[in-house]
Amino acid sequence: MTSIPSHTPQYMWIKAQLLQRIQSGALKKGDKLPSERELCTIFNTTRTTIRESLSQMEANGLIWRSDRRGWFVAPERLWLDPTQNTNFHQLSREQGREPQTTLLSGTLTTVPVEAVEALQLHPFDQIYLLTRLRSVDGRAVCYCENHCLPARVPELLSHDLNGSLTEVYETHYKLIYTSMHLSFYPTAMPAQAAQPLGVMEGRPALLLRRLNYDQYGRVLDLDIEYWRHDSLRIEVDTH
Amino acid sequence: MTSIPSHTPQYMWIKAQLLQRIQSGALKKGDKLPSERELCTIFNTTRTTIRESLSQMEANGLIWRSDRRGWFVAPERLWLDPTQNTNFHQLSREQGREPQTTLLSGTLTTVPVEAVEALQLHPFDQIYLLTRLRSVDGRAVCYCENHCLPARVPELLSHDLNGSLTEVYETHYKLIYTSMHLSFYPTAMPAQAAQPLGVMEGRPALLLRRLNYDQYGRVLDLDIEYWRHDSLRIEVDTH
DNA sequence: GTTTTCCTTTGGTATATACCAGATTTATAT
DNA sequence: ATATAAATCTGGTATATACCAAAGGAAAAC
Repeated sequence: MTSIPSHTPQYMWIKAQLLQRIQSGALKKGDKLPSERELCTIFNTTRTTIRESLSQMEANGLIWRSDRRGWFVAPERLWLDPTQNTNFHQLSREQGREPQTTLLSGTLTTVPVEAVEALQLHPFDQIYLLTRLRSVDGRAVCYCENHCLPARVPELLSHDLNGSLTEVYETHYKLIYTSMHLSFYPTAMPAQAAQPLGVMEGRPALLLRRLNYDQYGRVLDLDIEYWRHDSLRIEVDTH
Repeated sequence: MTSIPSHTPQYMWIKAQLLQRIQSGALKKGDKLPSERELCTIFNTTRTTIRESLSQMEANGLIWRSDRRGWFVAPERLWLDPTQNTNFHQLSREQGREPQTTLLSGTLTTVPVEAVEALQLHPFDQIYLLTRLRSVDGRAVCYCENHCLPARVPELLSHDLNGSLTEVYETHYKLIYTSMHLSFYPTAMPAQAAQPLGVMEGRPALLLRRLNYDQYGRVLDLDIEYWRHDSLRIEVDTH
């Protein structure tokens, strides 16, 4: 099929074909696409070309890959209004999804360089560092690193950290998330987040960095979250 | 160099090498990278591998490509606080950048389907549709589609639309952007935006959709913006 | 029935090569 | 000097092929 250059690349045409299958409902959310090699024979081309189509649809957030398992039609994005103080669990349930948080690690360590300034600490101060994995409907969507101040939340590690941190803060320390500074932009998935999310290092990702303040206006913690780039949408209402 | 599988792919190593050149300042913002073919000989590999490294660094927002001209080190992101009512020109200048807006087209047309509901119109109502291109420091970063209501801004097209719409609204119609509903997420660059931005269709992009209200709480217009994914960062402060 | 082992499938990585089209530069003609 | 044409450089697209590693399922051993 090298005859007609046709000005629109082949991978575009293939992309359009796959898109139609999704939009028509022939392929539903969660469905597995044919394997790359099957698609090669279906569209009579090579994996390089097929993978170009798939990569672009992945960038679009339409499909996602599970390493060595295949390509799947992506579910709806979760949406977040950063000006509302809803936590992950509330938010998910309100949107009819089933949230889950699992603690990957919780340690007392020296504050990472990138967090020193935000937390107003000295270079070798200690913090609680929690790494947690968040899933919606069984699919891992977010890897979080919580940098918490021992001064605010002593003995933090003795509590159950598999749920909402907000609630732990409130019930055990009488501290309430009151305001925050949030930063949000697309970047590439770093190694530590890639592993637990089952995403390849270097693929598109969303970085959400949140510096939280308590009801007294003091810095409470720094939350660095890496989201699957196809799983989150920011919605802000300034009414 | 196929000897040691080493568990970390070759493109990662190349990526790290290039990254070092950027971080050390050997390659400065705006600089052109060696051509893909040159990189092939430098790192003794093929274009497929080199392009994998480059694509990932592009996803990272570290470098960008100018079609058939080469790869360049990316400038700083512009940042935007959607809760502040600063327009593009203010915002850019405050951040020490030189903004520019050029009108690509301005017409009175039937409202696009995706805008009907938001603008509370009927399927065949007319709107002013402006398409504009925004640049910072000479680099196109954003393609906007403004869907404006003739009821609010009659004879809109008779004004100069190469600057700030905010100002046109204010000076000619006494209308002020007061609140908005904003939606923000990564997606792929659509054809109409790809062309003027000089980005390839299907590459990662940021979609920013903004429904604006005037001082009377009425819908004013719908703004759909496609940003280069490496050029914008959202910052929200809830203090 | 349960565990272990092996095979198959799947995506991940990589080489080698080729041609195209737009952008840029150089050479040429005016 | 300027305009025009040609050569060259660059990324964009595509084919063909190969091997690897992890995931999943099937077969074998217990």
